[in-house]
Amino acid sequence: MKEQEAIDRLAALAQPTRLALFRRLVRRGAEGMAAGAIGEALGVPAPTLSFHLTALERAGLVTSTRSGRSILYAADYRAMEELLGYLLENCCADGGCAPAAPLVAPPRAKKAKSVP
Amino acid sequence: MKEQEAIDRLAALAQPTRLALFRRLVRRGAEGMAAGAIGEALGVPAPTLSFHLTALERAGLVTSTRSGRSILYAADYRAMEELLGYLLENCCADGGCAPAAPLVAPPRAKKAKSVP
DNA sequence: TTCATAGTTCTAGAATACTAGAAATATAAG
DNA sequence: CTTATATTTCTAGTATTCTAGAACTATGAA
Repeated sequence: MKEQEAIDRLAALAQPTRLALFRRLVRRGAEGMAAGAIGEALGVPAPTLSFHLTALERAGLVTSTRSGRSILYAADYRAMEELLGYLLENCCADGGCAPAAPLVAPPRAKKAKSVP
Repeated sequence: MKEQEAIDRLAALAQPTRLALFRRLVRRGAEGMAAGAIGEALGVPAPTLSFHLTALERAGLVTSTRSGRSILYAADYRAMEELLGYLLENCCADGGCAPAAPLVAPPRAKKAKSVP
């Protein structure tokens, strides 16, 4: 992972609205959630919401897919893992702690349940 | 961990100079590194360096201890673990992935070698 | 079509953060 | 005490980000 990419992701998460958005999506799992539903749940006006969702997407932390009139957003776990790995790279190169390989298991899809 | 604390830490890391600083200290381990040495290694002017080290310390990501004329800075792994845990809290509450308890082992001190 | 719904883009004002020179402070050495 | 070194605080100019109203676009229903 390149430094700029890591900074983009950290900056994306370093903002109250976006952090809440992301965590909400993390909880939701692979199914994702419509923009409107997120905005309603968090009490964020539509333009502000769109601004932040776009930021998260540009940073690669969430993905979006249109479903009818709605747009479903979902957290991208892979991106998160990459970021965590980058942050702890060469951790204690002096010999302290182990590299702790795959920090987090990726979400196992629940029996390939298609989301229309 | 409180939301504001997480945001402070993410914001602290979401900046090129500070991210480089932190990663350098992560590599250094518990020994830490004098401010001047870091600044020289990264080519950052002293006032700028101080500004960023202070930001990292306020965020709880690094600790500082004076040693003679120098001030030694060191990464705080505990803080990092807390942050990672917060980011993935309730990961896939729908039932996907496991909580992945202690994401990273804390750095084992190398035989209690005191750093004056 | 025409209407309603779901989201996005445009916009500009308010707030916050970054940089680095100059000056100040603490420690140590002579 | 005087000087040198290590780092911090003060400062101001520049740049970036956040917010939300108004206007716009896309999809689906009647």
